[in-house]
Amino acid sequence: MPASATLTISISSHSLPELPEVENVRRALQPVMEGARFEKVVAHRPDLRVAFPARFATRLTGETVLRLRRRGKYLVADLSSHETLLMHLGMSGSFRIDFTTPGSFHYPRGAARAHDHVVFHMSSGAKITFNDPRRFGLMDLIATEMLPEHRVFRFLGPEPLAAEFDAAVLARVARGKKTTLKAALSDQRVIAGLGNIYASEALYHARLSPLRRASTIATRGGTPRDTARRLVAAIRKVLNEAVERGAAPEGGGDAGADAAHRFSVYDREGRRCRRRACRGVIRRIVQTGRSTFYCPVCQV
DNA sequence: ACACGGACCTGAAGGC
DNA sequence: TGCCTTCAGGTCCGTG
Repeated sequence: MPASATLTISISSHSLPELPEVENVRRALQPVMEGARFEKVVAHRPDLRVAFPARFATRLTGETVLRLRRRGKYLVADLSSHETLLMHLGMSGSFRIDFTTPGSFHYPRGAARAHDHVVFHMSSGAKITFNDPRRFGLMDLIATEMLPEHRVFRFLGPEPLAAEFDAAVLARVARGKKTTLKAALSDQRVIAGLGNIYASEALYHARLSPLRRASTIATRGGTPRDTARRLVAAIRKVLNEAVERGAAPEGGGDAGADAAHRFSVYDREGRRCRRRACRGVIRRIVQTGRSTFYCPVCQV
């Protein structure tokens, strides 16, 4: 194919970017970023939620991505310069990858679109474009060794898909919390990566009411309660299934399958609870300014 | 770091 | 048809 031919792949989820969506973005970017060098960086609009750091493009150019990781909802690219590129998708962030033939002297073309804020031209031949209409996203550069102390990571809760995350860990972070279970689950300081959607979903699968005080799942006499175990299993289940669903090849023409089909409770107000023999109807309430969906019959 | 509510931002959706 | 309002939510920040 001609050197200017390009193939565009959009990496955007149909739901908001919580842990599973960010993980799938990471998996898509990993092959074209890891081991590749930034040949050219263009920041069209550096006023995202947090303004870009000084000399952003210059500091990136020429550096190699050693590793592309994820922590909570953050993408973390460790660079050969001992700096780390931190990326957050906010609510509406997405990436596009334009490929061209390896060794081409031309950058992939791929037309610019509204709300394209950052473009990475990688030595892998990929042109990676960050698009974010709402501009709640973030890009930052931090000295790698300072990362754990960075304001973003310093108080970030445990990784829910890590092996170490168990009922004891959950009980510990929930201990003494006077707030509701729903508010606690979507608090990044309690657990990293759960957002409004998967917090509702996890509580449904754990059969726990979003209105419960968070501290009620904590330990009693040093033994994690059954509720903590159930909640850990439910969190793992909803996150893992969403990661797998997102990794599945799209197509079939139903890419826009609505939330009512993908979720158990989220955006299903007024519809029947899916649990067998449960006659409940999904209810929507507002907690800390955000929608919560739950079954008032089987979540107690 | 104790908890909550408002602000930020834009596109989609609903009302009249 | 078209204009206007409302809603969505991740995170930060100010306030109680």
